[in-house]
Amino acid sequence: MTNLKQLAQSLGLSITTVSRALDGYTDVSAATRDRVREAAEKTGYRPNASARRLRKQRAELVAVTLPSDAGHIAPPHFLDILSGCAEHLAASGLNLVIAPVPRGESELEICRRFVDGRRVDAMLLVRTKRKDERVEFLQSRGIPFVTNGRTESLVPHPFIDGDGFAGFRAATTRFHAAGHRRIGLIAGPQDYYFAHVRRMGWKAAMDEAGLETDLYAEGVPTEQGGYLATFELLARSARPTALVCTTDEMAIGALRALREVEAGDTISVVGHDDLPTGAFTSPSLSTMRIASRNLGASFASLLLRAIAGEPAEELQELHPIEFVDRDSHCRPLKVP
Amino acid sequence: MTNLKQLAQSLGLSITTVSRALDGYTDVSAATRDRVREAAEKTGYRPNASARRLRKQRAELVAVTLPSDAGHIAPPHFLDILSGCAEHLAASGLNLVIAPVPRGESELEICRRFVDGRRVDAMLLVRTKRKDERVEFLQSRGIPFVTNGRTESLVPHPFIDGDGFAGFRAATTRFHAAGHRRIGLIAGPQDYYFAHVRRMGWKAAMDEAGLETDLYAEGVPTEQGGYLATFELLARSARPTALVCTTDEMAIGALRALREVEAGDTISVVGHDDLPTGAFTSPSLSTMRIASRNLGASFASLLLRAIAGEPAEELQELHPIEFVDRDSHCRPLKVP
DNA sequence: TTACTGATCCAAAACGTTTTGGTCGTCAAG
DNA sequence: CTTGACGACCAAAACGTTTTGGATCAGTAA
Repeated sequence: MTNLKQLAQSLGLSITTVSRALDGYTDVSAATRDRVREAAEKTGYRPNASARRLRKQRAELVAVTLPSDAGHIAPPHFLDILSGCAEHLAASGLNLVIAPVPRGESELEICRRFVDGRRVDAMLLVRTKRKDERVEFLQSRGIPFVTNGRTESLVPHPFIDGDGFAGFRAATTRFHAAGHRRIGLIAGPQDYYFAHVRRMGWKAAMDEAGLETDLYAEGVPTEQGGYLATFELLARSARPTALVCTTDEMAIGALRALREVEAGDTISVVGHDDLPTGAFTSPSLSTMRIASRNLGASFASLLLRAIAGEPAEELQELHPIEFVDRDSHCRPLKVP
Repeated sequence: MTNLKQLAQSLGLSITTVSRALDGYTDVSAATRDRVREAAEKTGYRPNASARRLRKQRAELVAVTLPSDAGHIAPPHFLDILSGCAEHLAASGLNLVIAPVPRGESELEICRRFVDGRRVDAMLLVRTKRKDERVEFLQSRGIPFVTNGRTESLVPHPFIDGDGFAGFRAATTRFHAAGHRRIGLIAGPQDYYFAHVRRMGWKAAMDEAGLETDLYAEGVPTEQGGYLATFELLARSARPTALVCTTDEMAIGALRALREVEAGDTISVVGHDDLPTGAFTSPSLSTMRIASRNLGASFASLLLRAIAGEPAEELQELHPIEFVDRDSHCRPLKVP
């Protein structure tokens, strides 16, 4: 309602002085500063955001593009991450806008709209692909951005990722140590970096153990995808005795499939993500997760540092993966 | 990069004409219009969002406040709704910003920050309480808003809600018709409108059937809350034979609890929300849901109409609830 | 010729900040 | 008394649009 002009007029001061008083500059006397601040408080003055943004040439906004292709829009815990990120950005005066991709449009067009209209100061990209055109575009434009997940881009960019390779290798090795020899992988689409790198982790462990890597099935990263992929593996002549699943959702689909076949309850399962629901499935789902609390805050921090101009090399976080052991990973290994 | 001034200069036209040509006014000739548009296309001109917002006195933004109190931040399918909403808002040039509530701050302060800084044209409120201070504030300020869920506010406001009363009454009546006499309610916190109204639906059906309404337990609306509340009911002298649960997450917690007690598998369960995971639990979860596809688009539409100034009375949508029958609602009713 | 119309175009104002580049005293040092 | 420094304040520019209120000119009617 009130603007700087009115506030200044009511105080008998210039706009300049009022503005600088509120911003705490030293060239206004303590007395006037307090008087101005009190008046601002009383009238509930808030600077007009659009005006400040125009003047300061900053949008005070960060956009996150939401994929809407396969299955659910994003893992269920994703909103929590976004929320944490938005909360920390807000502390620096930035707001987070969500940018879903309308059908018929590409994620690239969205990026372009936000970047070229100078609507954002930075972008957050999720569900990166191994070769990601959004990354290339933003790099060419020189817009700060952070990705959730790595890419195979030759020029480095800021990212946060879990060490899926190490996680899946360890999970597979663990199954091997427990006596399993036929360890299957329920994989996600291989053009996604996370799905690919987790597969590579599984493959490395299998190679090291001298085991065949033929127990492999791919599906969309949803319950349904895991369900179907599991049936695919169960149809093989030599069934798996353990399943490593790329996501918890796929693992929940796998558990469902295993309940529907004979002796399915003898097959071990492990997922990835630690969805809250996993603790309440039957059997409760053993899984793994990024060993980092408040990932959202990390994203916010990296975004702010990227905006501040820190080089990409210093803005890369690869977090270790930790196991969450429940029941599904150690089901009775029946010897035939 | 390019702005109107540069574009105008390169064309030998005034800023005014270029601006009006791009906006399709009739007072620029077709020839210049095309010439301008072509040049704009070629240089990739996009109007500076901040400048337009300042001039037009519209923020071109809508904020949604994200609660972060009990359990998860919001139901897992919530991001899909937001995404749909954002997508349709974007078609009208509006972006959706998410506004989580930092600890130590109230949702009211968030609203105030966005509204008084003229950062948004409208707000979207979720998880309404029966008496909701955010609603009162926005009404007093005259800012357009839409709520997800009703309130007990005396002055009408735009909302979208499911008819939880009818849904829970029908679900309870259905259990009664199937022979159940001890039908329990796993309830959510009663200061939330949705939790309260669902309870009232259950109570109405119980009253109509002449049954006692003592099989009632309350908890936070999460798996854990449902899990604990179920044990509370199981400890009663007369156990329930059926459980109506306020949310699917609570129902999933209930199923888990039932698996852990003797004859727990004889107790029927129904939830609400139709979470994707419900189809993959054991037993698969019978539930109900708002019989409306693309709720997000409805929110967007109502927001736009609220901004356009339509009266609140015309912006209220109460959607019917439909059942999603799977396995958990018709478990063997063993007669003692 | 004069007055009016319609088709094009444009200069300048406005939106509400922040920042630049001052001014005007007062006071201490020279 | 002069000079310089400093404290306190302010006018005006700038950010990039959109919109207001014309201006200019050709053609047409009187």
